[in-house]
Amino acid sequence: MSREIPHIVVSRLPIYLRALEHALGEGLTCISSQELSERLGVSAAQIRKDLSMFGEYGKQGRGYPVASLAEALRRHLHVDKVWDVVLVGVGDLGHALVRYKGFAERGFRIAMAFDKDPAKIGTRVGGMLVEDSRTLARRVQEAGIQIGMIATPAATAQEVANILVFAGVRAILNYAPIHLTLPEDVRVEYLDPVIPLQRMTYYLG
Amino acid sequence: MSREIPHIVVSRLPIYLRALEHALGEGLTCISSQELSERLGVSAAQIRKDLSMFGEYGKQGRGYPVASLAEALRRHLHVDKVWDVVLVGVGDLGHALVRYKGFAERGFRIAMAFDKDPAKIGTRVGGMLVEDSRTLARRVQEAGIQIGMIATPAATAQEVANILVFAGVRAILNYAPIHLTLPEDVRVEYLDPVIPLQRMTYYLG
DNA sequence: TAGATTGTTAATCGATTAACAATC
DNA sequence: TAGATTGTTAATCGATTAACAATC
Repeated sequence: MSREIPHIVVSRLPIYLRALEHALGEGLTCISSQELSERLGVSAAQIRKDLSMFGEYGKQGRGYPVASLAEALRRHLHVDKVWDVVLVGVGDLGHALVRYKGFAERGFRIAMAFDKDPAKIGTRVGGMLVEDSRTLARRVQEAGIQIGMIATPAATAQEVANILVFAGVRAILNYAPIHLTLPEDVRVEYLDPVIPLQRMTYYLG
Repeated sequence: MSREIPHIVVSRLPIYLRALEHALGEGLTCISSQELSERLGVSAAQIRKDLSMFGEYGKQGRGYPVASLAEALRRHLHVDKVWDVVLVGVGDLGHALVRYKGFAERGFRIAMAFDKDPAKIGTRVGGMLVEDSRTLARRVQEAGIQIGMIATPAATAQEVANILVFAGVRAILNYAPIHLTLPEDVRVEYLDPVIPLQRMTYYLG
């Protein structure tokens, strides 16, 4: 119930929220830390400790009210509103991202998409106009967009990231298989699919 | 230099490997823990400590030989061979995954793809035949495939995972936005893109 | 050789767990 | 009320960092 929550705690909140939303879909009104624990593989003690950093949401003997806890988590995560996102790179992956329904359902709207390939610029992907990368900085700045998704090849990802940050973006989801070096007040998350695969093959004979 | 490496150390190896492969592409033959640290945002001490758990690869005064360290990491991660992977779910995301070049380049081959939509079964995606989900267990078992990628909607992901495990799969990369409950000797990694976005919005006003 | 960087130890730091009084 | 479960404390556990002798 204080400020400066450790990042590792913050990083678990979206997992809790997702589980709560599923529970809500099943019609549950109350859920214990024990039940949540079984559903997501985090210990009950840890769940209680994490949640207690944000307030006293539980009721002894009953557990946590699903709907209002989900609401509270959405508020803490700032996903109680819709965020506009800019997508850079409209290859196969970019296509899939534009079409992915899960973003809109959970608070994110791809508002603009950019590519530098003249063959793609001006075309439409799932109703979305593909714009010229050369106008990226200006357009993002004017729209005040704070979140970027990079789905370009690795070779151009750092350059794109620099432009996004210059344009005011403060959080980047990077699908390119490369580490980005950016000012420390810019958040970056990585989604190179090969990394988790290699993390698993370590354990396979 | 002993057995039982902590998972947190294992989880960093693919990151090191990726950085080494980039360095190799730049023609570097030797790289210090300091230089690696700057390239990937892990402290130099940590890099040295992690690597020392696998052997003495460095040379005092010079650093680590890029090519042979990369080779050693590939060996430890078991990616010095090509792994066959089965994909379940050939929607937009599945399409993108089939076409993604990065898998083959880094040791993974999507060998089979399945869907349960009759309209998709029998069609080809990027040269790959989409097979009927009902034959999933048999086909995977016969081929001896050990790695699965789930790109189905959340509602069917657990069921698909159960079938994969039954068929002998021991590692699952799950794109569906749901936690999978599986035997503890099965490795699971999650790639729900909304989770990292929500981890970042916490820090945005 | 002189300078640089490793591998490793000990110290620090932080995260997780176990346990239980409080209380719904 | 009786049973269940929270919020929190203290103890444990594990990971990171700082520092430096060894050595290329």
